[in-house]
Amino acid sequence: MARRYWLMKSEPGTYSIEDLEEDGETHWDGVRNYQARNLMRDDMQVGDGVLFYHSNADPPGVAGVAKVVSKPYPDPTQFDPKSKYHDPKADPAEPRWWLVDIAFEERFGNVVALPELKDDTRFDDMMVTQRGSRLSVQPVAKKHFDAVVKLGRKRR
DNA sequence: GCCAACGTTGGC
DNA sequence: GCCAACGTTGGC
Repeated sequence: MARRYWLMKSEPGTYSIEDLEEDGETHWDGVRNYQARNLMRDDMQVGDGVLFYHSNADPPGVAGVAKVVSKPYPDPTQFDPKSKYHDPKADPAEPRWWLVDIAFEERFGNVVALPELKDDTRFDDMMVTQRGSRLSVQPVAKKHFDAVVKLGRKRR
């Protein structure tokens, strides 16, 4: 199976690319959206590329690159009453929420800002540039992944 | 199964 | 802080 590419959103105030750089890797817990869950659970594989996106940031945009380093497994926070991600309806026999681990790969010298992506016609058909695109885990085409990485590495 | 009410996301 | 877009919940 060929390598796939993803974009994963995080608010830098909660967890930033700097945090990931420091930690080396992290559990992508707390996803509570079924579409995002399905993508992680059903379609992610070890080695996949991840654009790490800062949402609710100034400016919002892709801050760096990570990669998937685990198979999907049940998000333990759903069963933890003390967690803010606790889901009282989650059943350990049939977990509702899944996650993967991701590892730091690189931090861009400059964030590839959302307005830049919107201004560049190459990204017209990228999910994150669409109006009202709230999904926190999105599939990304290889051409978009490669072009964003190129922009992120470019010195400006 | 419809849909109004409500909650959340996230750009601006 | 506003609010449009969207997802979820729950009454019926």
